[in-house]
Amino acid sequence: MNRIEKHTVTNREKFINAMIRDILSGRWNPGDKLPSQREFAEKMGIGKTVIQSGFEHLAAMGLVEIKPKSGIYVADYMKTGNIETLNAIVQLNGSELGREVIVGILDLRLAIEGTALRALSLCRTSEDVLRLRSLTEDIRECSVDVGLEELAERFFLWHREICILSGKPILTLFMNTMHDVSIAFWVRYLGMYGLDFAVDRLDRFIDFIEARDGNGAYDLLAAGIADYLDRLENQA
Amino acid sequence: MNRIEKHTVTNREKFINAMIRDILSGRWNPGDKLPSQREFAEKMGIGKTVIQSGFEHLAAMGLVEIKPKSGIYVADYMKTGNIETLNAIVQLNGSELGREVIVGILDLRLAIEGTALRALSLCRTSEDVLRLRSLTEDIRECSVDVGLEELAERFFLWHREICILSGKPILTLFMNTMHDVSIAFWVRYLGMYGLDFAVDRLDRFIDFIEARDGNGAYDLLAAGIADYLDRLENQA
DNA sequence: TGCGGTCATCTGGTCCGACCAGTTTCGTTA
DNA sequence: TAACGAAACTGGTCGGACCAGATGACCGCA
Repeated sequence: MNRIEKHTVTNREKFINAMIRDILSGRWNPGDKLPSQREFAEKMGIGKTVIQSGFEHLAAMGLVEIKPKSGIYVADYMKTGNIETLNAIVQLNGSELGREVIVGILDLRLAIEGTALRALSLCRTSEDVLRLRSLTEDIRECSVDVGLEELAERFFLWHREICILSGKPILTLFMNTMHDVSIAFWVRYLGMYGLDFAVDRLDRFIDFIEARDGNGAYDLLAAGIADYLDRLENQA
Repeated sequence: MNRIEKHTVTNREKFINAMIRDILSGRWNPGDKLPSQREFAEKMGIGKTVIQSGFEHLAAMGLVEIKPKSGIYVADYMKTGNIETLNAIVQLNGSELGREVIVGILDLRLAIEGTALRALSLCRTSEDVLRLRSLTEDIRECSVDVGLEELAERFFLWHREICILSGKPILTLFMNTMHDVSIAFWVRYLGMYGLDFAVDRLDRFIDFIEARDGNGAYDLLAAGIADYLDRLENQA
């Protein structure tokens, strides 16, 4: 692991994590009015500012709705939530994601990365190809030294590079938005297929890009995702 | 407008907005080290906490990178930014979005909503259809009373309802993630095609869904997006 | 002259208690 | 009974105090 010796947990984090757990586990229901910031502060024996800051964070994750000067309510997060909500769910449930959630995520990934692959295949330069090959080599080399999380991060960066090189900066922004969720996915993927298989696939992507075969690259991605879902189906 | 009488602008917002402007306009460049929080605080004559809170927000938008105990640096936001970065850009540039940005956004929208349309066409109940017709009617009725922004919000909610009813909650989360960007899009769209055309299209979507014709609904969406991009091309 | 260690100074991070301005509630008054 | 208004809430803002890690200049030793 890379962040074992996590800095001492602050009161703010303690509060946030407790609230995430309580809300996602159903201790409170959407629409419920929460106790006031002052009550939370008193109960935890800390200042109100800390609670305020924590609620700001929870609101950004779409878990609560703050009505100024009135109160704070549990949000109907599956309706009003955003990608941060998904991150919170992924973080809490670890690898225990439902198939439905995974399908949704992969639909999006195919859309984002498929578009990038097609665009890059059209506009790629020889430098682009070299860059990707070099990244692939790095992954192969470092694979014995680093942990699973770090490897997942490398795979994420490899695929993000596709977006960056494709000349479609918006796709890169979306890719980054899905960072946390993607890491959870890659950890699972690497555990399921093994590193060698995964790295070989990267090479095949590069081959398609080098040959300017955008559809080939897209189909490879689509087939990979379909196979992944099949395995998930069968193992469950 | 819905929020004209905006609450008095706080120091925190003043600072954040000034920084967004300075960074996006290129006053600072990616990698530059910013003055310390204390310097900013002194210069503005306010407390350091406000600056700290503001920088936290800027970091969440992907505009700056905070290196604890060291300093705060301008991020290479087109590489490391996320959807919040895009929101900031949209907010600053208003309707002056580049074609490239719009294409990227619409690619994603087709992916998200196209998937939802197909799914809903398969699983729709008669209540779903009634619900959508009722929403459409609401838009038609309120169209004379409300401003353009409010109308754009209604169109957003209509399309979000597709995701909600489709039984794919992840799509809803993504849809919400794109809320701010979508509003900017709808304002533009309504100005370009007019309200009547836009509402009629909603009816056509419902017809396809009622007939359980997922591909038809998808094609309608794809054709609409393609036409929009054509117009954009020709007018520029 | 060059190297290594030490310590003051700088950074961001956390926290508190006071204050502000709307909202809500409830008792008083017409 | 209905309208009013004050008091008791609510979340939001703010400045100053303190913490711990990073930094870098400075001093002493080889």
